[in-house]
Amino acid sequence: MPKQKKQLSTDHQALVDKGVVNAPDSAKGRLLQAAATLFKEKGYERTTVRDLGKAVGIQSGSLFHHYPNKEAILRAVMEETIILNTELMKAALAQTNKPEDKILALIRCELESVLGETGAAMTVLVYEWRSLKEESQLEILKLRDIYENLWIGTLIEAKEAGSVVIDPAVLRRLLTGALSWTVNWYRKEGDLTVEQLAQMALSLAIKPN
Amino acid sequence: MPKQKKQLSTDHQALVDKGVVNAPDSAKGRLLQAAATLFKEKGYERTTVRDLGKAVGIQSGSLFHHYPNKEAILRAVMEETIILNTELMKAALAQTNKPEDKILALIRCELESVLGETGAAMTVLVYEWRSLKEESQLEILKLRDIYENLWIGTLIEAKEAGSVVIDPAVLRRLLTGALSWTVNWYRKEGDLTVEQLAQMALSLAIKPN
Amino acid sequence: MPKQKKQLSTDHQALVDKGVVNAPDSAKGRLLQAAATLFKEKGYERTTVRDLGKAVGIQSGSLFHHYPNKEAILRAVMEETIILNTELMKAALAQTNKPEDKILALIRCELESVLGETGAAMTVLVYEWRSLKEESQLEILKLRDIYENLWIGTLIEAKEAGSVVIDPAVLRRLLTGALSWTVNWYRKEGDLTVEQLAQMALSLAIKPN
Amino acid sequence: MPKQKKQLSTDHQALVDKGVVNAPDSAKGRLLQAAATLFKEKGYERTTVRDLGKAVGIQSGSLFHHYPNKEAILRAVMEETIILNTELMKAALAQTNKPEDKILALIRCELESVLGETGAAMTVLVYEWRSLKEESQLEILKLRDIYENLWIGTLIEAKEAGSVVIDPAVLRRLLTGALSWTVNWYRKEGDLTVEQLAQMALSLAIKPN
DNA sequence: CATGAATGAGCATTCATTCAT
DNA sequence: GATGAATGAATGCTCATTCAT
Repeated sequence: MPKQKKQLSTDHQALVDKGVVNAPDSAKGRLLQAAATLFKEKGYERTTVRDLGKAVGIQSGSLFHHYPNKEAILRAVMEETIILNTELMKAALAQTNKPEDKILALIRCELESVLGETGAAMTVLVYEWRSLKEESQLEILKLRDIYENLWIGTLIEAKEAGSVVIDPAVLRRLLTGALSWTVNWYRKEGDLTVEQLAQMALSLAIKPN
Repeated sequence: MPKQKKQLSTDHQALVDKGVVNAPDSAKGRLLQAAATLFKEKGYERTTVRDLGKAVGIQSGSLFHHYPNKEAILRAVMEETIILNTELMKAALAQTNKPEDKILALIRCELESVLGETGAAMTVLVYEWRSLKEESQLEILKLRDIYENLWIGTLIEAKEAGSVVIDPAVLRRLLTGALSWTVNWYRKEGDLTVEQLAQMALSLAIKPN
Repeated sequence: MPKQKKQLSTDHQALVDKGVVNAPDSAKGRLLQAAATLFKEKGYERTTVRDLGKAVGIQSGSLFHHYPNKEAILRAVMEETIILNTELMKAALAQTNKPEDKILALIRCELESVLGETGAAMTVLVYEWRSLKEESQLEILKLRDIYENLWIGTLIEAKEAGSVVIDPAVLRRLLTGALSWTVNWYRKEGDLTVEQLAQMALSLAIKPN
Repeated sequence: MPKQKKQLSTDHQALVDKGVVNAPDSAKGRLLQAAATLFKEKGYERTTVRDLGKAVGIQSGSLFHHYPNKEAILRAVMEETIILNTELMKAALAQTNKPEDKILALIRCELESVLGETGAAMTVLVYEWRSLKEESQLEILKLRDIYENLWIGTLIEAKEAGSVVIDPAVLRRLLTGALSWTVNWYRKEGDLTVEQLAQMALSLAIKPN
């Protein structure tokens, strides 16, 4: 398959090259994409391994050559999306300077991750948490912490600069809820652009100077 | 049973008396409470009717004397909590006048519903939506609309009064996410009181005059 | 309930008076009638005690004040209908003399029992035999033998008189099948009267002199 | 498996080769045979899928790899037996000429189907009709019509030839009952051969010339 | 006698997982 | 790697029967 259907972002391609995440057009990559979509739509429990097999064109039994069990597929979906979005966020932060710009970049990134390509996987991350066994939860939590530290660091900077007034930890949590919930109501076809939405979210988070 | 274990709020008791919701110490009421807790902790799919039976001290088969099937239990959990919280919110609104006070009252109510007694049921309402069959979803949606109209009406008032600057519909949705997400991080035992949290949420929502 | 909806035949009333069968308008009688109808329509296994209760306007639990278990109801349906039809047949035989007339009387009686008032019960007798426990089967078999002896005796007479040519035992069995099967195709509303049908059946059974 | 346990008739084997019916020694074939036997002995409702599984040496859950549900097994039992017996009857008719011989051939075939290898399945066809859902009933009815038309056509011929005197439709129905009922009393071990029985049945049906 | 809540064993069906081919 | 038949434990639900009221 020499031709790629869709051009990956430079950062995404770099992660594929490093072997950190699966190429979206590889067998595993397509499985994870299909799993994310099905898990989002029907829920993890209601999605059968037969559903997963059918979605990628193999028998359900063959899935177990790629992943040892169904839960491992859920975990991989979550891991890959956190890793990818952490990297995308790092790249976005690297191109900004002022605290307010940084916060806007983070909001944009998070909205993009929730409402764009990785949206299904991000939704799964939020809604199917309980379906992971504890051990897997701890593993994901480590990755989540790296991601969250990018946020917290930025908000603390902004607090020191005076553009954030409330406790950064609380603010981050309120924003987490506000932004992740968009998956339940935001429609790309509507009047509101993601950029406008990002600006609105920013206006809640900071006190204009 | 002349003594009640726990004193219900006046509004709650009134709903029980009207037969709108089940008394929390009745057989059905205890079932719904247990169901909410289990559904929140393990998820609807992973909660078996045997789990439910055990939680209220009856055989699983006996559940079907009270509800025709498992989904009906989920639906009842959702319906009762919406109805109850709508009434509590109406009562709270009735005691305020200024738009800002009204918004604070709504935030308080919603936080209380998410973090207090009905917290488990509210979480179920958010996380188990997909497990309802479409027919039930429509039924709950009607109740949800009544609830949401209390919010939207108040935010529109506030916009006209100048204390809200962004589109009320978008603001409500951002707040919905921010407030419902608190269930995932807020701990009553911590330093932050619900009242403080409500104030912080209010500070995001409105522009101080 | 001083007025009877339907006048019973003299023979039927006599059996009621003797306490051999239940009066059709008594509580037990109505239950048996309803049971026969339901067992015929849905089958014994698919008929629940709740169905039976609803059909006579009581709770399913109350049935067990009248009969010790569901199977006893089935057995009573069968017993009463055999006893009743045996008596009706005896009465019919008593009014005939010639072997051919006797056979016609028996055919008429059997068709009437299958296609008339007791039709549901007779069908149950044929189709739900396996649902009886062995002990009950033996009990019914005794009653069945009395009934069958009326037939066999008459056919032997006819054989001796020359109007029947094949073995009476085999003939009776072929007739049993032919007549009981009518429940599956004969319609009172159609062109064929029961009397015509009886004549046709007779024409198969005997060799005209 | 180069050796067959039992030699199939040429006609039966031809149907297996065409894929119309399952080979009796295939997995599905053995299941259907076992199902017919159990359904006949205990009734469809009283036969559990565990019974069926045990009878063919697999777990009950594995049945659902072959048939989507229990009712489909019942339906397959009925369908296969009608198809098979229709073909056997066609073959028998093809070897006869005179109306009386044809009727005897039909009677022989039907007795053989009821009392021979497919006897259990034929009994199920008669006794478990109500356990099919309406849709399946209609499907079987189509097959039944093909079978019945062989009978009716032959009886009409015979009526025209003068050897049948009563209405062919009524005669067929009386014969259906008489012949299918044999399953309830005829024993191969007894004195009466199937051939003798067939001759007796023929003597009822026709008026000797 | 009647009620109706509760029982508890049993049912058909589902489904992640295994494994011989 | 892939297949697909088989497993076996678990699931939601049914239902005849019991029994305190």
